[in-house]
Amino acid sequence: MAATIKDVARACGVHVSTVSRSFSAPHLVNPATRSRVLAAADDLGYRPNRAARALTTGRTYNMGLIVADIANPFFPPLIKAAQAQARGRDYHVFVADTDEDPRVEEELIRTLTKQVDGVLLCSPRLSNRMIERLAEDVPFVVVNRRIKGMPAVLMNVAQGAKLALDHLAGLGHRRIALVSGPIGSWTSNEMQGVAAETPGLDLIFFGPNQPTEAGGLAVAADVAACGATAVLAYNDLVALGLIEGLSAMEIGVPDQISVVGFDDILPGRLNRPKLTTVAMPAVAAGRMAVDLLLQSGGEGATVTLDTALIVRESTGRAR
Amino acid sequence: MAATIKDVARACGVHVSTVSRSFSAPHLVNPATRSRVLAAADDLGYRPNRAARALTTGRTYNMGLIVADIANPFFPPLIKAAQAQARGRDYHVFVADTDEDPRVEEELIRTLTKQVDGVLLCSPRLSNRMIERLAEDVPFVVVNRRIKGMPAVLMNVAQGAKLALDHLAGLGHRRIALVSGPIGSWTSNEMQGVAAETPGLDLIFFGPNQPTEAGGLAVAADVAACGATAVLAYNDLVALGLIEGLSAMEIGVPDQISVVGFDDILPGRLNRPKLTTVAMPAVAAGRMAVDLLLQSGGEGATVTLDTALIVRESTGRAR
DNA sequence: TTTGATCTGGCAACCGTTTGCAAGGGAGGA
DNA sequence: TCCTCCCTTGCAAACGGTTGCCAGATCAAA
Repeated sequence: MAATIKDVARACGVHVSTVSRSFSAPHLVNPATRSRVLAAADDLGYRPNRAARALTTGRTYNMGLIVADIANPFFPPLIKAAQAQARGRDYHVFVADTDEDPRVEEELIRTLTKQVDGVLLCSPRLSNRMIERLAEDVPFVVVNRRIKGMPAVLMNVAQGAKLALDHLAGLGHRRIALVSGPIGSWTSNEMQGVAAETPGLDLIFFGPNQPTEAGGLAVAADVAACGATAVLAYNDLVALGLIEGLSAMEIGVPDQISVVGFDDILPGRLNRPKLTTVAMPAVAAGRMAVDLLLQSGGEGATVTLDTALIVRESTGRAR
Repeated sequence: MAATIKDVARACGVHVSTVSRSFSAPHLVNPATRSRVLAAADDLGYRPNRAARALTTGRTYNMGLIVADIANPFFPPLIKAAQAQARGRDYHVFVADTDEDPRVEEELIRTLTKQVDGVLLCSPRLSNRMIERLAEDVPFVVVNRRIKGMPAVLMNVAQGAKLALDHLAGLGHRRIALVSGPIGSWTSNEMQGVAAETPGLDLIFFGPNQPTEAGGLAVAADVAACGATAVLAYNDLVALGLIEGLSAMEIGVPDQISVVGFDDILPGRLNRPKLTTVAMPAVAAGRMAVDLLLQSGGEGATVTLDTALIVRESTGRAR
C-alpha cells in the first residue's frame, strides 16, 4: 500500500541503500543524487517505517509513559510536559494507564519493552523487586519512587508535608487526621514519615485509601468522628471527596475542619472553598524525566524537585 | 540482551519456525514439542518481539488514540474506556496529545501510521480533506466529527443543546449567550446550528474560544456586558472559567446569570455552585470507537450516542 | 505389505531498513 | 603516464520474526 524504500529506489534508479543513506547519512551520498532521491520520495509520499528501522538500529525513537490513572488530574500536565519535551528531541511518547492495577502495569511494561527505548514510570504500584527485574529489559526513569540505582525524579513530598503541618499547627490545630493513599505509594509513606516525627501533634492515621474522590468520600464519616480539627489528605481528589462528604454531614470547611490536599489540580482551584494544597511540580517532573531517560541511558541520577504550600480557603483557625 | 526466538530454538534443539508456530499456530505442532518449547521460552524469559512480528504479518496489535488535550477532563474517561476495551481484544493503545495544534496532529498520525493498525481520532482539529488523505495510509475511527464514508462515533450534541435551551427557556430566559469553542470543532457547529433554529430566542454568539477554563475566563466580561441572563458554554471547562470570571465581578450564578456546560466532568460536579450540564457519553464512546475500528476495518459505520441534561445548581429562573 | 492420508518439523524467502565491505571512477600528485 | 586516495554507490548480511512448501515419519485401511 504505502510506498517503501524499494519503490523509491526503483523510481529513481538507485539501490535501496542509497535511498536509506539519503535520509540517515546524507554526507555519504552525492548531493545531486540525494536531491533526486528526496524528490522521488516526496513524490511517492514515502516515510521510513520506524518499526523496521528499529529492528536494525535498536532505537525506536519512542518512549513509554505509564501512569496509574490518567483520570487523575495530577497526571495530564506531567504527561503534556513530557510529550512536549520528547517532541523536541524527535521522540514520541506512548501513554498508557494501568487502572491502579500492578498486574496491568507489569503486562504493559512487558509489551512496551521492545517498542520503546525507555519507559517513564509515574507513581508505580509495582514492588521495587519487580521494577528492578523489569529494568533489565528496558531503561526506566521512575517518578515519585526511590529505587536504588535507578534514575528518579522525586518531588519533595516531605518538605511539602512539613509546610502543611506547620501551617496547620500555626492555626492552632493539634489533633490532625492523616488520610493516606494506596498501598505501595512512596508519596504516602513520605507523608506519614514526616508527620510521625513532627513533635507536639496528635495524629490519627486513615488508610489505605483509593487515591480518588471516592476514597475521600468513603472516609469522611470516620474522619468526622475522630475528633480531628484538621486533615492532611493524600492528594487533592481525596481532599475534595472529603470536603464533599463533610459538607453532606453539615460539617463546614474550614469552619469546623480544615483540609489540606496535595498536587494542586484544577478542580481544587475551582472548588468552593478553594483548596489549600501542596503544589507538586508536575510539569518540571515530566520534562526532567524525559531528559534523564535520554541522557543517562540508565545511570542512577536522582533529581528532587521542590514543592510549595498554596494557602487558599479550606484551612482556618482551629476552634 | 533479551532472548530471541533463535535462543529458544537452540535451547531446545528445534528450528525457529517450530518455536514461532508453538506460539502463533499451536495446532501445527506436536503437543510434546510445544510444551518443551514453551518451557524453554519461559525459562529464558522469551517474549515475541511485536514490532518484528508486525513486519511480516502487517498487524501490530496496537492502536493509536489521538486527543486534542489530555488535560481536559473530558478525555480521560474516554481514554480509559478505550484502553480497557482494547485490552480485552489483546490490543494496546498508544495515547498522544496534540496540544490543540493541527500540525502536531498531522505529524503524530504520520508517525503512528506504521506502528498501529488503526487510529482513534477524538475531536480532531484537522480539516476533513487532510483527514481523508491520511486515511489512505491507516484506518481511522473519528469521534465527534462527521466525515463522509469514515466510521464515526458521534455524541448527539444537537439533542443535548436542545435539551439545555429548552431548560433555559422554561426558566424564563430569552436572551442567551452562546460561548463556542475552537475553530474546526464539529461540536461547536452543532450547538450553534440547533440554537440558531430554535425560535423565540435572542442569541448572542461569542467565539471562537479556547476550550479551557482560560477561554471562559477571557469572555466573562463580554458575556456580562451583553445583557444575557443565561449562557450555553462550549464545555464544562469554559463554563467553570466563566463562573469564575463572573463571580470575580460579583455577578452571582445562578442568581444573576444561569450557566450550562457540556461534558459533565468531575470539576463541574465538585464546583460550587454545582454545574448544570449536558452529559456526554464518553465511556460508551471510547468502547464503541475501539469496536468500530476492530470490526469494520474502515467501513463507514456511524454510531450516534445519546446525551442527557443534568440539572444542578448553576441554572435558575430568569430575573 | 502396500497405499495414501495425516502429522510434524525443517528450509528458505520475505517483511523494510541499516550498515560494513568492496568495487568503480575520477582527481590529483609524482 | 601511472599510482594513490577519496567519493560515491552497489552488494549482501543482518535485525526478529512468519509462513508457504516440501519431505520424512506415522498410522490406519485395504
